[in-house]
Amino acid sequence: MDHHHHQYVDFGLRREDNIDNNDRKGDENNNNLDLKRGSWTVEEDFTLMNHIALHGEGRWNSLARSAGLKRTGKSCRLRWLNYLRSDVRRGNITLEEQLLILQLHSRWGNRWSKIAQHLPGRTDNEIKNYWRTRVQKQAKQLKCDVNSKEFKDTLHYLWIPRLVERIQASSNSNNQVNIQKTNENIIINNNKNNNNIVPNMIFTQENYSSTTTTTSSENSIGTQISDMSDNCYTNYPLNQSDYGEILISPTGGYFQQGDIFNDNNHHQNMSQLFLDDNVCDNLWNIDDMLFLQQQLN
DNA sequence: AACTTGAACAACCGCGATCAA
DNA sequence: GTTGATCGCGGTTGTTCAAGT
Repeated sequence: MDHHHHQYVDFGLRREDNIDNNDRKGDENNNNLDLKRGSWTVEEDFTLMNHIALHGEGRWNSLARSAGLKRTGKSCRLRWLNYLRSDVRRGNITLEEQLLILQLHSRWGNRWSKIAQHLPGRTDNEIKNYWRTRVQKQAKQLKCDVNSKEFKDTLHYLWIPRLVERIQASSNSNNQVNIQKTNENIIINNNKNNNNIVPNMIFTQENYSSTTTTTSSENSIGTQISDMSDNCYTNYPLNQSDYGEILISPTGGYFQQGDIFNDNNHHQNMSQLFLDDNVCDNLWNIDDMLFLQQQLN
């Protein structure tokens, strides 16, 4: 992104000079008296937006100074990128977005910024928060580590298929999503007329194995996504009819690598989890729990 | 009606990478 | 090549607000 070589007024403020001379990271250091921290006020937001409208973004330290904001450049940058920018999309994370986050995270790990690039309007911070507050919470309730195979299996074999199913269900009820099923994949097309700006998704059978065998071929998904512009591949199966079978007896087909139900403790944990009302949030609704209960019994 | 508690979101911080003089 | 400034990422902490006690 090009930096704007605009003129800016030097107010002659001394505060950064001191720190900068003494400490290379001075501009990041905010223990100076003049600097404001914490939540941004409406006035500050206005000041920042107006200044950027007039002069562009970038060079945040001098921008902060010339705008008259008693904030670090870093703070201004963050406020702009994560909140004030017009194309920032906030609010409920849709099912499709949840699915994408889970998929991409399973492939890339905590590469929040990279993941965010594939969720238009979402910031890395928001995705990170989602992961911590929702996904990690689930792991906690399952009493297992988010990074454990146990939990990853839960994501892959229960959570994600259920998300897919809910997306399908919502498509049936309100026609917002059009799902085509073929032998090899499921294609979800979002209706562009609504507000849903989540990219389309194509689930292919072929790439499934490549993800579960860990190490990311970053290329494959990365280029696929960019090449397809509006589409992206994920690596998840497929035919809805498989899900039931998988959930009951996940030993065949795509799931050679893991069987979460082999572990009795885990089975119990899962059963308890889905009977627990607390788990009934955005991720799991009542129907989900009934469904999963059936599979578990 | 005061408190805790916790979920959700916002902001901060350190540090390595990159830029530019 | 060196050095200071800036950017961007990911981990972490802080803030807010609503629900529970």
